Amino acid sequence: MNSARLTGGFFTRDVLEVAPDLLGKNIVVKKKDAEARCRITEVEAYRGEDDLACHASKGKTARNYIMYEHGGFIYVYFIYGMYWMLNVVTGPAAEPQAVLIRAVEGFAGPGKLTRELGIDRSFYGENLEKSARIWVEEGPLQGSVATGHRIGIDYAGEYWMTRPWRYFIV
DNA sequence: AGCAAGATCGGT
DNA sequence: CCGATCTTGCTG
Repeated sequence: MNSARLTGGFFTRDVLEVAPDLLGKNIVVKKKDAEARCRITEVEAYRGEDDLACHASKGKTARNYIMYEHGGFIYVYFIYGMYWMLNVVTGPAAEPQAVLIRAVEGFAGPGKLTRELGIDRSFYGENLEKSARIWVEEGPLQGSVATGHRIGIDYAGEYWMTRPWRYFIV
């Protein structure tokens, strides 16, 4: 039925491979009777406990434990008192990595796209390979991939702040 | 129990 | 540039 749905093998690779590969793919969210299907246009990679910008930099907590699972799960968290951030867990188990979805076609901004798609806490831990309400579908990459530094993580220090781990379509 | 900070956004 | 708004994790 959903032959184009991406499966586990896509997500269990290193986050620095998965993040750019997600560009052009479609995030699908089922709402009531309709399906919202949006092309991913901008993402950021967060990679392991060494990465001071990654939520796992201080070890496993009640908030981030899903990042320690193998790739393919959804990690959502609430920030600034009003926005939900949508992330895709990547890599093998016990290596905390995730891709933040920063923009999709039509909705630029990680807080705005979750509001539009209706993503909230209830999506925490959803399995993209099996979930009936959220998954990722194959899609062509139109344009080329550009990189840049990650946004809003100045607290992580010069080195991590300047990793070119934001990827977007131009 | 209290507090400071935050992977944002929209209005000055 | 600044405030909104509240969960989380750390400190005591």
